Amino acid sequence: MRWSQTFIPTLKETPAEAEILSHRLLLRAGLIRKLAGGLYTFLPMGLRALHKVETIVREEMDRAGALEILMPALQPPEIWKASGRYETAKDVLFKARDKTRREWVLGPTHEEVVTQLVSGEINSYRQLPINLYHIQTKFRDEIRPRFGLMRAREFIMKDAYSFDVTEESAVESYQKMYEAYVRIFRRCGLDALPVEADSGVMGGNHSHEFMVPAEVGENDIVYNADKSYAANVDKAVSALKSPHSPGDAATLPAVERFPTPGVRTIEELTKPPWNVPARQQIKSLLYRVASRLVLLLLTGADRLNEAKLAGVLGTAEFRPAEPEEIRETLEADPGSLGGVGVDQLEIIADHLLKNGQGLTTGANENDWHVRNVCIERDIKVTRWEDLRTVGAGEPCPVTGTPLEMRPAIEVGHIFKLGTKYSESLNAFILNDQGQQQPAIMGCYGIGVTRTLQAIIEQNHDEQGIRWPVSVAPFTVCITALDATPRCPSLELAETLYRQLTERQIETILDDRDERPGVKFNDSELVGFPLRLAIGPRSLKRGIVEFKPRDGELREVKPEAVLETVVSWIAERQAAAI
RNA sequence: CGGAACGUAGCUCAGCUUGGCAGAGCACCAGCUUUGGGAGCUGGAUGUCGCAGGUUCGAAUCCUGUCGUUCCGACCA
Repeated sequence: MRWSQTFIPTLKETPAEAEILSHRLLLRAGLIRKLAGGLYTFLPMGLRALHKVETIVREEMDRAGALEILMPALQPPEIWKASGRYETAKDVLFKARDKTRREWVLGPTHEEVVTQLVSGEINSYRQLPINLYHIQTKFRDEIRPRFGLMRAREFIMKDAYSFDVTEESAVESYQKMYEAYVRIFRRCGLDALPVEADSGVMGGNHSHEFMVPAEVGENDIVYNADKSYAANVDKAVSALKSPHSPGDAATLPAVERFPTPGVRTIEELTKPPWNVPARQQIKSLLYRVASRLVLLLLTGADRLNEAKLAGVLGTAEFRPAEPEEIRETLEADPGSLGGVGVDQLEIIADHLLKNGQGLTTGANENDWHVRNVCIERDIKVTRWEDLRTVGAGEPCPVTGTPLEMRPAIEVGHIFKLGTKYSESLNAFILNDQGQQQPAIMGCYGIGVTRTLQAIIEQNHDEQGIRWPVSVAPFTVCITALDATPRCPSLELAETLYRQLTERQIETILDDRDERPGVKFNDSELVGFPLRLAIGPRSLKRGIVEFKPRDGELREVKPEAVLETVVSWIAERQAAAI
């Protein structure tokens, strides 16, 4: 490809709309342009890179035995009603009406469609296992699209769905996808970490997310030094144990009220004159769950993890109680709440409070707290659960070494789904006993467009993108510093361009009539892995400048360029796999 | 959906406080010059000041509404 013949609208200045680096580079390097919020056009360089990622995904899915199909984006609402997600996912569903006023759904994902397909076509255990995937545009009515391709209204996803007869075979299908994902992200030049994940509203009980550590990540992940334990913070646990042991309640001092004028926070109570450490306080949170109220207790040093709470309650339909609800129920304002003497509410307490004694908590009366609380004796705890968010530095549940926490971008997610969709959409099969049973499903997603942006987020410098060879729009950029027709520099550039192209090496020839500075800057901004610069100065010395985007400049004789490039690429590819 | 900021040339932005000719740099077009790190000179083209309404002799500027964009929270690939 000749630069003068393609379309690479690079920007010298940063577009005002882009906040994070990878988004700015996508725009500045001329890879994408925005149509509207969360909607982007891929320009030639962006599309080439996107296709590279898709190809890697496709090759690894095929290698793992998955079968590529293509399902419609436009879907009948009936299947969404059958699965129940017409209601539960209504906030993200885009809907459209045709000219007869009939309603359609723009698919945010394809469990319903694929399950319906299988229910009609697969009847016997002999036809299983099967794993069907496609790479296709998804639509989600995101409340807040942002960060370019990171969270878009329309994006490209690879989604795969496995169907098995037995639990063991379902685990095998899951494992194959796990391994395929590890290979995919490694080949994309991404440092992606598989972490244990919360399975969320999708249902199911076993899931991993593939996370790319990045400052701009929207998730927090927790892991130990050798990464033998890694989990999403919504799922993570630590080896931190309650410091208390069962005491003899009879010998402990009784609960005592004491005045705390103006104190509304855990923080204030840790200061003089009270000096109560946060761990010795009980944090009391009132939550509205459907029609009832639930009191949640944690130590004052802990943060409630709402994802864990959803698991504990079996629903994501909850919210903190309103101040009026709190006052009606506990007769005090937030900041003065406590569980002592509460017997009309369900009380769920975090494990770290187990056997707690000598604790301090709100008295359910403004400006008063109570101390000497012995939790088993003084509070009617209904259930003990894990409600807290793990903190950095706590001991790893596996190795006991300190845990680290970092933000990360979720590029892939694999679930064991179970039979939720096969039951609601009738994907029943006959097993080898001749009995009907629902297929056991798994689903496996990769945000292809998000992966592309994550690659940029992880591979850039002040000058621009540094594409890994595997996903670069072009591998080699030949920069002709003098592009006057038929001048020696351009002649040599043309020769090298022909040679490289004949060897199937993807090469772009910068033949524009631009000053050298413009060409150097553009090639670095767009980020081609290897640049060959030819100009009167190098020509006079009989060399070509060989400059890897992330390496030192070398001087190579024109006749040796082809072999040098070939072996450099081979080295890079070997290192990447 | 709640909170905040912003909307002026293709891009980045000034002008708005205190109402009075629509601006700069970059990009673009023509010519000359220049040619190893985003050149210089001369000339040129470029606007529904987001939109609608109001106040006013007069509105980019003040007021109201509305739409859009971005950021912070709840969702997720």
